[in-house]
Amino acid sequence: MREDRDVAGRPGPTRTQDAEGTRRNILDVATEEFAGKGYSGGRIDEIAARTNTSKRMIYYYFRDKEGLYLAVLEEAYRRIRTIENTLDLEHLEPEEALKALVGFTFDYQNENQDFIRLVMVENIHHGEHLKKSRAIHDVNATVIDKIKGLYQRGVAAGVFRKGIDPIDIHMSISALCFFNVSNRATFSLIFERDMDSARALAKRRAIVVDTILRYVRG
Amino acid sequence: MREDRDVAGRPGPTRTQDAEGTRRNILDVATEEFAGKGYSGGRIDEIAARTNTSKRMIYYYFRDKEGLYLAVLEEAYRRIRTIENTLDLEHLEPEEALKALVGFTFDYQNENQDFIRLVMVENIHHGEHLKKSRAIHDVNATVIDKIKGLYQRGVAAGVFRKGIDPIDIHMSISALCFFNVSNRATFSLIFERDMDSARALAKRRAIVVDTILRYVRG
DNA sequence: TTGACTGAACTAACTAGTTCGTACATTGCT
DNA sequence: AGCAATGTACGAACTAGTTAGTTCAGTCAA
Repeated sequence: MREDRDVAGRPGPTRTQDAEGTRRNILDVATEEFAGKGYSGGRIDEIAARTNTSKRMIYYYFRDKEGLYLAVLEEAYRRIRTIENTLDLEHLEPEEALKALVGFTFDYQNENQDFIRLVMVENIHHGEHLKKSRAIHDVNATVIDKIKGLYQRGVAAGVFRKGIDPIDIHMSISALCFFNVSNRATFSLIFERDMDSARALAKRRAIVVDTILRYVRG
Repeated sequence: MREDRDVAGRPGPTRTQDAEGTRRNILDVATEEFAGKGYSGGRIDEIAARTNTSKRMIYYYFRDKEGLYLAVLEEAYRRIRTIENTLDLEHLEPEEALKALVGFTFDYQNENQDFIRLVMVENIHHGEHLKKSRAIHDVNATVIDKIKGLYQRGVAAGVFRKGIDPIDIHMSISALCFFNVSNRATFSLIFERDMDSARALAKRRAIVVDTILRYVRG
């Protein structure tokens, strides 16, 4: 039973009228479902069953399966952008800043496997849903600007070599971090390699950071 | 209409009795379908329609949807292993050999996007189908042995530094090459970047080779 | 004549999306 | 304040279309 009044005693959302909570609840369950089974494999009935609300509400708030999936995708991108924005790299020396950024990316992607899996799913579908999203280009600027800034400081300080495109740096960071999550199932199976343990992750993290640093150093 | 006789004029498989050809044909169409739409998104009826044969034959040869998918997956892995085996790196200097291997991997993965996409699909499904395959561990040995051999030669020659695990080298190569195909849709969309043109591919290929070389050099 | 191979039509289960009916809350009117 | 009208939030059962898998009566080559 939810409360009829919020802490401040305002009328607020009541038991049956908590629109935002219901939306959130559906979105959370749907994120798990689509990340776990893909878009085609994800089942609306399954999502509805694990929700506090009903199937009717899914269609009420999100129109159809695709609308729900797109909302899930946008929310996932929104979340990572928000967190990326809190990263303060300006006060660090270029090398340290880059290390921090790569390490953060590695950790974030490892801790948010649902996000990685949603991106995989979207790529399987050739990005056709993402194309319909207007809100997506905002994700762009942030990371690239951060890398660009720190790279230029590094070049000016003589620690990084010239002529590298910041987008290529970002692509390499993404690739190395992403793969560790996205291909864990098949890679660990074929090469009989532990990729889950804290030990294995720490080791791999160090290698990824090192790989990027060696690439940009002058 | 297929020919009743092969080029050599031997009785060979005839129009209606070409079991191996029929299997191949189904497998080829199914590879495209599953690579294009994923396992759940792939449709048996769709595959049947694009085949020279009928839906009945799919079940005749592959038992069920999962059997067909698994056959597709195993065939894809078999193909890459076969090609990798033809790579002759022993006669090259360690650095050149590694460059050749990375370049080959980049090119192969770019030219065989269906393979990449099947691996993505399998990872979305947590590798549950691959687990059922007995034939898979053979894929292992080849690549790792090649890298191990060339790496040790490089260390002995003093051009590569000590203490690197060959599997980590392979993982980094795979990650950098894989990402370029697997995430092309979303990445090029978000960062408005051309990743398809021959020019863009050549540039990226050089960066990937360079990244790996810089990582192992002493 | 035999047996590998084939196709059209069918079925049972599933799945996205809808219908209809209800409870509650808010706003505007008196 | 009290009442009516309107809009928001919700659930159970239903529908129409789809999809994996089957049946069965055959065809064709050897």
